[in-house]
Amino acid sequence: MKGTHLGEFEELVMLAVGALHPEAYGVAIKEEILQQTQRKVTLSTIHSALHRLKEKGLLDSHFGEATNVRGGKRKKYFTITAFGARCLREAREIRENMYGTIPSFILEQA
Amino acid sequence: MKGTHLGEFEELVMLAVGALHPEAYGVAIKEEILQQTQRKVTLSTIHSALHRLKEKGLLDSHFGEATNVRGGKRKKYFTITAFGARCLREAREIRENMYGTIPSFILEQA
DNA sequence: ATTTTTTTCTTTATTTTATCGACAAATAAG
DNA sequence: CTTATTTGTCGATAAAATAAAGAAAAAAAT
Repeated sequence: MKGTHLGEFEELVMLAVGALHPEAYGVAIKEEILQQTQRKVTLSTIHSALHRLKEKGLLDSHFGEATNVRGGKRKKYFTITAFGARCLREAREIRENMYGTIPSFILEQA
Repeated sequence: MKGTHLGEFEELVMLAVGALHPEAYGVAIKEEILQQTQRKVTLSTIHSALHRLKEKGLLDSHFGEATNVRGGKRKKYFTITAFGARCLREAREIRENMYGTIPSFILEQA
């Protein structure tokens, strides 16, 4: 791990984790992303991103208790760390800043 | 056409191209990204992204005339296509939407 | 109690992005 | 004509994105 910049999909996962707080786990994140972006990604896609983000220190995780629904395996919940929040804010600000410098007639092409 | 979603760096390049319009070429884009993000990437990094973006139909390019400065090799200028603009707008909107659904105390962690 | 089904997480592999280093082309300066 | 300078292209490697298959756990069915 060298670059501290979030990938496109990584950011999406971070956002879903934030939106679902404090109940963010694999399946729920997948649904959230589907709802918000219409993208149907597989669970393993989500999980590998979650794993990377945790290694980078942007996310934290802890296991929950097993629920009593069929197949109620214990869930792994994820939360955004302080460092993760900082990274998100920064990425957003820099980008929004750049959006601001683009002449509007360019962005508003058909 | 497979993934129609911009990578993290690809979006940055798109933004730089938009900001520099209509004088966006390799070296200028590199400088712009450095200025805006403090990231020092190499020219070839920029160029390979530009190449991908053109293949995807998000950018267009044309060669300019040689200038009369030392080493004034002809520049390859890039512009955002209508499709590219649409992709940018969409990516931005979806993401900003998600930012909006995150409880503020999470994003505002130290 | 054993098997089946459901839900979830893990491991392995493949494709796409990100990134760099070295090289080639063009041209003004000397 | 030779050199310094600006810009682009090629080829290689690392990291991220994604899919496919596997393994674990727990309730339900048998």
